[in-house]
Amino acid sequence: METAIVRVIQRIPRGQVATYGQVAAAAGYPRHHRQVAQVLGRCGDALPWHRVLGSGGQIKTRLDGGLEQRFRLEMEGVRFRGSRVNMAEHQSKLTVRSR
DNA sequence: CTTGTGACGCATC
DNA sequence: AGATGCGCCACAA
Repeated sequence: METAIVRVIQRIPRGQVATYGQVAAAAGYPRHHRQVAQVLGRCGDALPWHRVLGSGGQIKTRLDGGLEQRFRLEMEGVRFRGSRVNMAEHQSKLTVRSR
């Protein structure tokens, strides 16, 4: 399961973002948004963690890289609207494909 | 089995 | 916008 979630995150195209709920659903586990958070915390260092946002496109990462995530996204072309991301523009529609 | 934890989500205050 | 409470699910101890 952790693997499935990881794969989904790795599938997020550059310049696009996905929410925890979407990642979990795309991985095949709706309502497991929290596991996504745990996974990121465990091996986020090996993933494009900056593509994962909270609901509405908010940066929930309030640890140490909160600002860094913002910079990274902007660097990829993601446009922000205040403290949020233009979901409608970069919302990556993940597909529930097992593999 | 029980408890605590986790980069959450939503409703409510 | 921020804090709080409840719900949700998996995993580690």
